[in-house]
Amino acid sequence: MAATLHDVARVAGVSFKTVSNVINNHPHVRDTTRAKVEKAIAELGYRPNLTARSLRSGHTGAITLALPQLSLPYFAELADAVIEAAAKHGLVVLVEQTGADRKRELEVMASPRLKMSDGLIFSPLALGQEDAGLIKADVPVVLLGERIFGSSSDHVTMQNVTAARAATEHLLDLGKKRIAVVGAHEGEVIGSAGLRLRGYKEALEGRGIPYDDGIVAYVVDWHRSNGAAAMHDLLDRGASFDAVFGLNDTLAQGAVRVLQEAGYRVPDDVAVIGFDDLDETRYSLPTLSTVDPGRTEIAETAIRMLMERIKDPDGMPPREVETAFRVVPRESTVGAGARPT
Amino acid sequence: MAATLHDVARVAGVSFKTVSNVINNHPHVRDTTRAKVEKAIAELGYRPNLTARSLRSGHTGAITLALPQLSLPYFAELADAVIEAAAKHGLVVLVEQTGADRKRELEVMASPRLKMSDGLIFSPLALGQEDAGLIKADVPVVLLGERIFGSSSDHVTMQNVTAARAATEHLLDLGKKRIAVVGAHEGEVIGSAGLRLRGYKEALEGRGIPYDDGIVAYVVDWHRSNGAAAMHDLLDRGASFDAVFGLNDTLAQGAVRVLQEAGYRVPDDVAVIGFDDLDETRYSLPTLSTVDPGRTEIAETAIRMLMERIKDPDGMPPREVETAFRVVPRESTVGAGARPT
DNA sequence: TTGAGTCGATTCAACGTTGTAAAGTGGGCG
DNA sequence: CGCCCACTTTACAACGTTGAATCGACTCAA
Repeated sequence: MAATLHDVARVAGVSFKTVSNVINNHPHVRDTTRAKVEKAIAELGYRPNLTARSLRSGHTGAITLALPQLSLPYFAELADAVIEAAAKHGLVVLVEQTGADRKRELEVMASPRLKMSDGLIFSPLALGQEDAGLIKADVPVVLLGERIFGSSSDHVTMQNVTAARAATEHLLDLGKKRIAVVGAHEGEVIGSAGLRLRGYKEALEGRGIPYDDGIVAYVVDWHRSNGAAAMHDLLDRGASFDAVFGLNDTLAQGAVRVLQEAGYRVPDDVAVIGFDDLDETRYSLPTLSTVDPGRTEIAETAIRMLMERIKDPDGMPPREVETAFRVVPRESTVGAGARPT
Repeated sequence: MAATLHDVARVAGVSFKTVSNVINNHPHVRDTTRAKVEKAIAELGYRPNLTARSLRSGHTGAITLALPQLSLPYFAELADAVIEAAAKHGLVVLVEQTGADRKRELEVMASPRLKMSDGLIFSPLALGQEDAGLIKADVPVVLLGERIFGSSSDHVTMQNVTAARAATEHLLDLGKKRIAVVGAHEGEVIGSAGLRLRGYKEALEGRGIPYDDGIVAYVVDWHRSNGAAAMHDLLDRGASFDAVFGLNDTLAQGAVRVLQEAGYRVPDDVAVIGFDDLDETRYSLPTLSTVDPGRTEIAETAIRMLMERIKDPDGMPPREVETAFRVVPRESTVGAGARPT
């Protein structure tokens, strides 16, 4: 149906290669010829066939973004940032959901579909450090997140430890002494939970405050309901604390809800800070203090690294980039007088 | 670099077409030959080149999903549903963000990139009824949403009027008499705001309650901050009401926040219902009553219609489907005793 | 024994594009 | 006046795959 170079050529009365030259604005085309061809293109509504172009050129102009699930706000905002960053470079984004399922995460890298794109930005949630050797695909990969370090791929990650330390110090600076943690993962060392907990411990240590496992609540998943359950758990066992560090915003929001239900005022009785700077934290009641982990920078860095890798796959050893973070104080720690951020 | 049919053929000692036959499990291949070929495939780690296959076959196995922005929770959840529905049929999804910008919405349909996919699922937010004639692309289109009716494309939409009427009736059934509306759009007739407001009016009419524009708050955008501002506005002008219909969940959440700040108890003083059944409505304080507009059904129907259209573009006249909805009563209308839904 | 028919494998062309090489135009200069 | 070179256009091959057509060998029935 669609017009091809040949159709345009026939109408313009030139060879199809001349039409191709016009489209790729090849230098040596006479103006009159160019005009003729352009007229024919307009007349037929010709569109280049990108599939054919891809076959010929060996690249597609698309990248794949694999993440657990878009209905998790963190990943939705990450995808937003990645798509915008990609669009700036004329790249289009194919989104795959893994559902945080180990099998599907491995499939994403193995699937021939991946070759419909030039590279993969991969945010795993089921794979862990022991799988570092499995991070490999037919196309260049940029790894996101904090589950796997030292793979043979480029890697963009936030400064979990330092940022968590800063979040904790923010609470300490407000005079809080007993800071509960919501969302730790049993026995985890790396991974968001493990690293952020380490940052928390470092902050305490820096101020000479002993670590108390009695005010650390463990969860399995990082949904709001888990944050709520964890806070219920803390309250039920009579833990005493004057602040809460939610290891992500969703957990923190669940915790805030339970605190409010239980009659505590946030931040006067208990200050709460989260982590991720989700859009919605700006609108909750109270607005939630949090850490902006540099999402835009993560997306832009990942795209830039991926493009470099696509151009020159083995041009350099695997790189590891940490993005800048920023503590965002809002009402849940500094109260209603805070200037909105 | 990557192995091709020819490479496999050379290793297996057969013609490249035989390899192709094995891969497409063509009936007439001797078992011993098949085995030889499969061994060679495994040995070389051969992966079919999908780009070449697409060029030859004329279809790509991908579809495009164009929506305003993934950081808006409604669209993130819609994208999640569409990607899952597509995956069930082996389709992969390319996500384009339009930023609700008229120019970009038109570009999506005109872009040659669109041909990297077999069809488009399009959820416009800037285009309106007057643009119905512009809904046209090089590939089949399924339109989502309530901004444009009667275009020449298939269309999946929720039952805005009926569902909004049901939401309003839910409030009326609880004995509420003065139901404020948050999020109306000035002068809008179709579009989510216009249709839902119509449903609201129909519900009032059905019960013989006069419509009072004094308790209808108009907004420009549907963000949480607009819901908050609208509620401030209502309170400031001394409007009296015992319930609120937020025309979507985000607005409703903003309104709830302001009501709580102002000292009203939800639902005892003011009951609030939203619209969309966002995941997060299950976790807010109080949990938010809402309307589930049938998101999964929307996604699955859109995929099914698109696949039918791809197979047979002109096989039938444009279709219009409305999905089933469901009022979801939660704490913000029926109180804490409510069974969670 | 031969012709028809089936099975198994191969050859060839085509999808629509771009890179390479070559061919066809001029014009300027010796 | 002819030759060289720069400019412009063209012919051809190739990217990796699949469908159509073909071909050889073998089986089975007449």
